[in-house]
Amino acid sequence: MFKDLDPLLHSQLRLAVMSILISAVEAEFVFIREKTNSTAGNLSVQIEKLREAGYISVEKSFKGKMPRTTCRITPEGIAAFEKYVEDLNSYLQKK
Amino acid sequence: MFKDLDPLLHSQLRLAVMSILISAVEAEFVFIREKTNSTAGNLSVQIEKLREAGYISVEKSFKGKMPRTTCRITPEGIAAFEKYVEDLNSYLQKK
DNA sequence: TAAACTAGTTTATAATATAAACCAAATATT
DNA sequence: AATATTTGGTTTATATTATAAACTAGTTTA
Repeated sequence: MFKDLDPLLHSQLRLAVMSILISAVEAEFVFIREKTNSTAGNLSVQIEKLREAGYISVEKSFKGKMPRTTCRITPEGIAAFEKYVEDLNSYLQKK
Repeated sequence: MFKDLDPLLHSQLRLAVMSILISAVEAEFVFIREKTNSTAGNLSVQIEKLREAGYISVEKSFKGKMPRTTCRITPEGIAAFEKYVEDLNSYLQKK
């Protein structure tokens, strides 16, 4: 009846990150922080969790002299997100 | 962009409880425990949280000699659930 | 009458989310 | 040119949350 929800995605901030990345080719750390209105510390931790899980890839480079962290969703990330959305539907049947 | 999700509903077990109650007039503790496949302890705690928040009402009675706990969703519970589902949609836009 | 079961609650622990504190380098200020 | 501030993060400490284990109170069964 109720599908188990991927605990990695059932988190407001991580879900927001995935939501951004699923509709963008890539996104920078600062952009994601602004869009999600999160603190850098929290975002850093959650991005690392998504990366560890293989849901996103993270690339570090420089924009001029300033550091830049770029995130991309992986095929596994896309699959996990789509499964999460589907599983969620088992909970959302309206009256 | 991303709406804040009601933390009381953004929990797998509590969301499942609300999902059951939104489509039933009432439901007994044991029924909910079976449907959600949860332990009694966990369910007891989560039901109390929903009750405290005013999202459900809880009535204790007897079925013969055995105790029975019956739950119902309240109008505030219905409103909160519907808002949660709507807010969730800000995260679920597909590619 | 003792063992096992029912229907829960309370409490201890594990997991999680979050922000505060920190770091290194770049840029702006006096 | 020194120093203050800002940028772009990471690490770590704390608060919150979820969850199951342990317990309670009573009932049914052997």
